[in-house]
Amino acid sequence: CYTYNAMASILSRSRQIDPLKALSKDVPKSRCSFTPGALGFLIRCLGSVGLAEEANELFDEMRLKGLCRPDNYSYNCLLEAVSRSGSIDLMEMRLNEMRKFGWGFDKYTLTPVMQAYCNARKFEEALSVYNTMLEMGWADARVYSMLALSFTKWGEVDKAFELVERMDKQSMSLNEKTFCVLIHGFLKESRVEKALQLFGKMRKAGFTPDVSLYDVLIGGLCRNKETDKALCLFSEMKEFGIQPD
RNA sequence: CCUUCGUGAUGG
Repeated sequence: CYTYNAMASILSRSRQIDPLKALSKDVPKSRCSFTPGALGFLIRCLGSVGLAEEANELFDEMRLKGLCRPDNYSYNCLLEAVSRSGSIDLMEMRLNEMRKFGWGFDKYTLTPVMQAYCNARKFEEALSVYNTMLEMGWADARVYSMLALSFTKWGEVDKAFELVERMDKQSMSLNEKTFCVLIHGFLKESRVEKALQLFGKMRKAGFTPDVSLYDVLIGGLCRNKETDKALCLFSEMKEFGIQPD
């Protein structure tokens, strides 16, 4: 039955949705049993291409037919698939079900849940998940980044920045991509000062900013008529040997 | 013990 997973893995990586759908219908009929790990893996293949509905059906069918006894990992995989599809109600149902079966939550359970609340702009719920993650000591760099990105999307640049400072205190650091996305986001909200501060942190962390960042920062400064600072950045950019475009 | 495919985020 690992044959199914080998196929599913390839199909999902090459985004062959229809064959994957067919495969997911086929698996329960085959009557071969899956370890909780193997089911989780398969569910994850489905989830990664957005087949949350079939992931859901497959999960139940496998359990009802006695072909798999899902465990905490299988549930986490299912929840990840469901949260990514954005159906909050279903996600909450599954969370309750999971608890009912005696499986505890961990950071892999809650991170996608928080993400789903963020995407649905369910502010209260997202924060409440965040707080429990804090209490449990599960709030790591990814969780902070995720929230900071959402705050930025909501126009709450100050709160996002606060989170970044909180990370500093705990000596967690953003990666290059996150810095980049956050700075772009700050500028989209025309918060040039905060963007510059973040830019400073980025360089302190040892990253070399790329052209697009200079481009967008200089643009922002010009719009603010802070041409002196803009020119300053421009010459700095050339010192780094980056070609202006 | 011949059971274990094992996980999460992001812009132009």
